[in-house]
Amino acid sequence: MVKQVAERADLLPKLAQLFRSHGYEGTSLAAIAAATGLGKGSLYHFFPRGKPEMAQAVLDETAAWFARAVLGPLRHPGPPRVAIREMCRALEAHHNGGTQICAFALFAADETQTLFAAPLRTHFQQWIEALARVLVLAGRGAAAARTEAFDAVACIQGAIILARAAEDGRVFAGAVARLEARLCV
Amino acid sequence: MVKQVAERADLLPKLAQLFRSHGYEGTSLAAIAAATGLGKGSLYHFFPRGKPEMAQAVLDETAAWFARAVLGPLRHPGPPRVAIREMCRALEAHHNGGTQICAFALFAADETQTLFAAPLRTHFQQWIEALARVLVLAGRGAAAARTEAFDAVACIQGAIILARAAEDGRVFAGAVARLEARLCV
DNA sequence: GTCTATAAAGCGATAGAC
DNA sequence: GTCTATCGCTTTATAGAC
Repeated sequence: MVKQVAERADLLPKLAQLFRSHGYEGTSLAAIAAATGLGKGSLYHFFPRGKPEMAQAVLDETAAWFARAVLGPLRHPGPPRVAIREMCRALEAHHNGGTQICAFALFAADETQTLFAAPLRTHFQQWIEALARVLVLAGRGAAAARTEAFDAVACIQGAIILARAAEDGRVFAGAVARLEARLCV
Repeated sequence: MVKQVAERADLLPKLAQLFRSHGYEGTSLAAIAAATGLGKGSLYHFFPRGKPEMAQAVLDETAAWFARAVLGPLRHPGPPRVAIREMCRALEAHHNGGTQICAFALFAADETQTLFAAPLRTHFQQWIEALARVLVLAGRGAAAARTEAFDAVACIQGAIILARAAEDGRVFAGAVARLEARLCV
């Protein structure tokens, strides 16, 4: 067997894929070892506190990507429709055409929420607030912008659930397209 | 210790509560035994095929309740706004003010989906179709009714995720109220 | 119908060689 | 930095007494 030298950052995509597919409880260290090609000892070298630290690292990485790909455009001065379009394109990419939920939503869905309460709250709060600000720029009143932003984020999260239940990613694409049209009015 | 004589039906509420809180993988037989007060042997008496059968029974029970409380009103001839109101009240009750997701949505979110693909697909498909028919009665065109029904169900599912992430059930109540107003136009 | 005891496998985590 | 081996515990599931 070839001895591989890995970096912590290299492991994150595979960790994210596992946690997003099987959830926190459903992802075992054996599965992580198999997917990464590393032994458990190596995994504990990179993540001394074990599975909770691995999941936290996935959330951190996802949050960093999200700040770059979604929050950045939403906060950048410019036409609202451009910001909204960038958000929608980033979401389509991140959710693989509606087949894959994101770790934040999956962890929020069950009691895993209690383990990562603070980052979960922050993630969705920042998203809704940033989108609401864009909607204000697009002409909405403050209160209407807040509720419309909430409903938009909710609709995205729910569309992933529905696309997965239907085993048909096209319904997610349709939902994103309608959302983009609705927000850009 | 008192020897209790249980019925399978008595176990379902507690099973549902456990699966809805911890997910399929996160719910252990030990936790089920503790919550029901039964030994593992008794559990296998009621569910000879073990945990998968328990989860299936929860889905069956939930589907039966849903047919009664949501699909029934939606399919019953009568004013659309009444059907929609009954749906919304039933959802508020079932989701405990947005604090608890339903088993169908939770199982669809991760790879548990592969174990229960057929009932998950059927559940959301029936819901969307029944709601779309009501929206047609309320005056929408067929295509618009279909997409509006999809978005409504998605918004509900997503609102539960967001309410759990925010640890604030009021945002779910608000989402349901807006949904009801939107659908009743 | 319920229980206890237990099997066999898997779990997260650790130790220590290289 | 990676590995193998292993610990202690939990898991699902079964056996068999009552």
